[in-house]
Amino acid sequence: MDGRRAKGERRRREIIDATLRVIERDGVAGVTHRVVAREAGVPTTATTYYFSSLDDLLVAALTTAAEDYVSQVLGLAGEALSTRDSAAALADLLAESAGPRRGRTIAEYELHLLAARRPALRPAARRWIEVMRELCRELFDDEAAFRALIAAVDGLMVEALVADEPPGVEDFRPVLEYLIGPRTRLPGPNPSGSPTVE
Amino acid sequence: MDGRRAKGERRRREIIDATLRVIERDGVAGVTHRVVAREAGVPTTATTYYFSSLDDLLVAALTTAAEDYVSQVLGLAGEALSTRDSAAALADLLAESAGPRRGRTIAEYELHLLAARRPALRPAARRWIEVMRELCRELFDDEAAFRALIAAVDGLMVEALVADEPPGVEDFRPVLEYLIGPRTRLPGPNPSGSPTVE
DNA sequence: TCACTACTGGAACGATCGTCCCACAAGTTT
DNA sequence: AAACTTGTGGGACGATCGTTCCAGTAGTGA
Repeated sequence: MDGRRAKGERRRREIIDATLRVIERDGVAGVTHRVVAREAGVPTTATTYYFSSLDDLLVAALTTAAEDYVSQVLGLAGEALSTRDSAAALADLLAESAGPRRGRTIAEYELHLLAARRPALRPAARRWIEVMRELCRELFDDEAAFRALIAAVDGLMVEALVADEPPGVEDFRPVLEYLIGPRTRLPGPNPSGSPTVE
Repeated sequence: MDGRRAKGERRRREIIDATLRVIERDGVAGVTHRVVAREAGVPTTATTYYFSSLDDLLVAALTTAAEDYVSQVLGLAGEALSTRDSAAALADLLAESAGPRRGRTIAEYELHLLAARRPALRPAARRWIEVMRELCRELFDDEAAFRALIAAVDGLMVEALVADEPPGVEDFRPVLEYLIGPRTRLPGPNPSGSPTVE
């Protein structure tokens, strides 16, 4: 075990965390070596030492953010989705993302858009969609049904971020109930391809 | 009629168009006075003459882009939606946005995210949602139903932009048919809040 | 014709950028 | 202890940034 490497890994992680705070505050555009270094309390050269280029730093930071979010959703929402009403749990998650965690949410969607331009970020960007699929798959018998739900969740968030006032649970819930249905599990085969209730 | 003003307005519009091309190519981060001026074929000071700051230029460019898109959607899609199968028409629109118009679509979603940080952009960002509402409202009797559709359209686009290969019409169509129903107009009152067919 | 306004475009300012260089400290291995 | 690897951090390079200044051109109204 090398004490130097351990300390290095710690510092590397601190730089990534600082980068995420900068993105939350100023957006991806605000990420520079100097700003990140100041935020992390390390000399400017530390960021270039651990990340060969600014692009590498961005990829690392946003990949980490995606992983953090995924594990959080898996922990919290996964539990909530299985024990509570699904639509209500999802509405809570959305309201939380649009309200208290708004800055972080904006940062995460900037990841999505950055991934559209930089292939290196795409696996990380897609991963949260896959996680949502895992979370929601068992709620649906129909492929189109949960693709619609997942897409709608993203769309509702994008919509919420440009609202003057962050929407609340009550704004999300009707749409989610419409997509999921008031009951946790939807009935079986549905030849028409449309959701039904009861 | 002042020939100078007319020429000025023309040049102003050329600068905006050049800005949009730069955004398509390099993203919002790539927009600088010098780059835009070079793209437009005007001296650097022209961009500062017509737009007091770089921020003003961004607001003007992205507002214009939103308006252009809105009028295009109103013209093309409005016609298609009324004369053809709605789901198919929307699927075409999405495939077009994710494929040939991919760069422009990315630019438009960067507008959305920028609007999350800058209130000046929010009206322009919200306008396209309102237009979609106008386009889709008559297809639905239920508020939640078309809110779900509009959100899903956004979500499908965000998802499509991080895919390695642009999805085609056949990828979008099942989801849209699920949300709209195979027929253009849905049946009347629907107490359960879920869409039904026939 | 002449003051006036709208527009043009070159030059330059200070600031900040990404990145490199290199001397040095700290920790590990032999 | 000596030789090494790994991490540290100050300083500086050239480039580019947003923005300002200002002399000059062209079109307009009196």
